[in-house]
Amino acid sequence: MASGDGPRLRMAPSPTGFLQLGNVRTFLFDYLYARGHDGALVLRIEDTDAERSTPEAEAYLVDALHWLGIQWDEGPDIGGAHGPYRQTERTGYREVAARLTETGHAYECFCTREELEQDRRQQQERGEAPRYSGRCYGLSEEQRARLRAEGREASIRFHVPTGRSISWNDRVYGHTSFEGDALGDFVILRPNGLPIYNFANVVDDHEQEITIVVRGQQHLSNTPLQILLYEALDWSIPEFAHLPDVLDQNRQRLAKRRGAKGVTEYREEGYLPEAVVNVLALLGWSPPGGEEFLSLDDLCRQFSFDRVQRSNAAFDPARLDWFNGQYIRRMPLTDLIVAAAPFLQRTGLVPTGALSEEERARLSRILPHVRERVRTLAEIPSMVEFLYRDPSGLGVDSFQVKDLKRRDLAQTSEALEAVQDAVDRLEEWTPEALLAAMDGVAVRLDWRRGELLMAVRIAITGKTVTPPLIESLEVLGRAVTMARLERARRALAVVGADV
RNA sequence: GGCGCAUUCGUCUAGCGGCCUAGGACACCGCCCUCUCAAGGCGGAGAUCACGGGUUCGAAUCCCGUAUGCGCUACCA
Repeated sequence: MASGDGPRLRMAPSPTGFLQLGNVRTFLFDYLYARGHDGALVLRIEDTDAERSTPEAEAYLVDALHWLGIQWDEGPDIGGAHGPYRQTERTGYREVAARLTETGHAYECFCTREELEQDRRQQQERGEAPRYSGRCYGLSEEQRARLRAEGREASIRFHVPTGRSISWNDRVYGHTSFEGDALGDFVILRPNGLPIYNFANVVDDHEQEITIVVRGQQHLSNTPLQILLYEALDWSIPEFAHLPDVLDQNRQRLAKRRGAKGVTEYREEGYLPEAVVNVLALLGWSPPGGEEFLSLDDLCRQFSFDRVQRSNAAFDPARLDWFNGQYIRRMPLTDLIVAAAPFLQRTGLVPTGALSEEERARLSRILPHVRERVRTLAEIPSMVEFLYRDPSGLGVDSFQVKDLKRRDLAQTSEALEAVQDAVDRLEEWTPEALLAAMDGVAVRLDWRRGELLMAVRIAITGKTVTPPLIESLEVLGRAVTMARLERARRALAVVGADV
């Protein structure tokens, strides 16, 4: 996608080892716009929080984003012409701040935290808006020297010009403006030389030639500060696209501490990236044509910021479930086999490593029946378990189910024996032959087909919910079927004895 | 407190002055199909478009106010 004069967007996560859906949506929109407009996408790691920033956390991010299908043109993992791609590796904030000081846009501030805190309290008591008093603005050279001599350290504070309003045309929210007077001078550089977020962000975005800044709406009120910085530095101002929040079902912002799941958890639980992407894209955005199923390519073609909703949206897990089921049903069988394999291996049904030809063949016969009945890949193992294991704990109680309430143990045992007989004589092991045999037994014993199949279902699988029984038997094979029928009959013969 | 943003069925949304007695999807309920469970088909319930004023022949759509929710108001990001 890389190109010369297209838009440049960036994803700027902090590597916390967790990636929640709200951030994913932001990055998705970044990706969609860049892709759809022949632009470039940059991954920039905001790793200033050294505590939580680890190489593992960064690898996690890269992995999670790739899983979703989001690719970028420049980043810490692949390099690029606008590095560095980790905030901690960038130097030069100090120089930029010095430039602002020289041009009179910023000044040294010697106030201590205690002083600032006290100012704030007093302002609040007086019912005023808490903002910097301006105490250090306009300090003379001598005053500064004296404060330094006292051992005080200076942070650099940006001076907000009075009496003007700052406005911009937000790609999502439209014309937006703030009164500068309400802002108050803000710190851009700590005494230790490390930049404050708003400042670092402006420098980074400028250095990386970002042309559209996409971020959460909590940054709406940071925007005027940043615009002021761009202006003072005489840098071109990027466009801004602010996104509404993604809420949980309690209408709270998605947060890990409130139990929100990270993307990789969805992967673990058997959700497909296509479904996650589809659902997230539809959360706060809708296509002009109203389609509901959209691939990443479709989304790239159709996405635009002017169709992004301006109000917050609650993420509905049930909707993801539905979409995921749809995608499981639509994906090519060979892909489904590959996607299901890790789940089958994790539950010990299938050996790890590459699937054998035999395994592949077996799955391609049963999965068409299973895919109609699951919503996540994680539900597949229990649906096919009968192919790999004899039912455990089969006993008389196993047959005490609603669908067999008209039948006692003797009848059930008799029916199973009849089925055993009929099925044993089958020349061909086909669905047609199996069904005919079952129906023959049912008629002879005066059982309804449903009743008989339920008895056999329990005998063979130990469960009351399975893929269609006839097809299941077909895949299971004659030998195992016969063995399990015999086994079930013995379990019924000896009262109270479990197999 | 100040500033900013938002407000259509439980949820996600369509709607950009008349086509709206507000459409779709998920969830929910019922029926059909059916060897279980699903899937699928059909149908139902569900929003006086937050509220109050305007503007207009006509407003969910434009304007003002109120309420509610959310965000920011840090030497956090």
